[in-house]
Amino acid sequence: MESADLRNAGLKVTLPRLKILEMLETSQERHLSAEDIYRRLIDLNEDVGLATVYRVLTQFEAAGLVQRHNFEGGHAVFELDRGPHHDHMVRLDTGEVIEFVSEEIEALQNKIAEKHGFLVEEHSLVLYVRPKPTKA
Amino acid sequence: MESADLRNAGLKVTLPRLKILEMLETSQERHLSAEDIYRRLIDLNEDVGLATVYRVLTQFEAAGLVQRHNFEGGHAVFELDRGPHHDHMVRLDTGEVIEFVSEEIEALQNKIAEKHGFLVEEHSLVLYVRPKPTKA
DNA sequence: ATAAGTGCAAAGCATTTGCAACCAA
DNA sequence: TTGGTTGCAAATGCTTTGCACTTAT
Repeated sequence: MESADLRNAGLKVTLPRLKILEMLETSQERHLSAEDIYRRLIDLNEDVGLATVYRVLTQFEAAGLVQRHNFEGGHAVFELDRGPHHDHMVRLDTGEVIEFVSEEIEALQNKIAEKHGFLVEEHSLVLYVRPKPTKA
Repeated sequence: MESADLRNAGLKVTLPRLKILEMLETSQERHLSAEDIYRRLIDLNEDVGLATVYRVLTQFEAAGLVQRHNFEGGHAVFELDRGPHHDHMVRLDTGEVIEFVSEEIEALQNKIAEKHGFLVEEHSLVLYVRPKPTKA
């Protein structure tokens, strides 16, 4: 029951918010743009405004419910913040987003920052990849 | 003599292009936005248009003369593509950009991509950092 | 000469904001 | 009731484009 998540975040439980949360939870693709979400809701005859989608996503981000990513290509994408941290690979041929985890990279990042006298507050790591050609 | 770089890139040697290249080469900060460059040239009484700065930077990027980075905060920044690859740390308190190199992270990225059947075409790694608090 | 390059103003796109109507608490 | 929420339209901010003029070759 996702109403609890909203209440926890100090947000009133409203139709648009529930629908957007549900969309993020049930969608096949885990990474959706505001426009993606808006279009899908419209297609489902849910009467929301694009501005509301943006506002709600921003609130969700502030509440820690979703993460915002700025991959190449102009628009931001959002994903539900389920559990453990991970980074992303973006297929240059299809646009598909693949998640991965690397403790080693994580550790190295912290080591490097510390060497410079800093602490990593957050980071963004995106690999833009192409399928490995099959041996001829 | 930077005219050669321009000619090499198949670009006519024009005043705006020379000025922009020079700006990137001589500026203290190595990471400048289009607006930054535009403002500085205007202050130097160089009569360029902002649109030209954008066009030139895009051409420079295509020619491999500069790299474009999309750090958080709306606008892109550009830096001269001098030699070896490096990644970036952005200070959250001052906005300062610090460069660093990590062969290990580089290697791990490739290893991970390969494990998934991909090759890394390019990547973006940005650490958002704060000064490490001094021991009390 | 002539194709590329320029400045300006207008257009474009993703995202944000003002505001009157609306609704959860 | 009443302060948070919404949808719409208008505004924003960065970047791109159309076009007539200029310039490098």
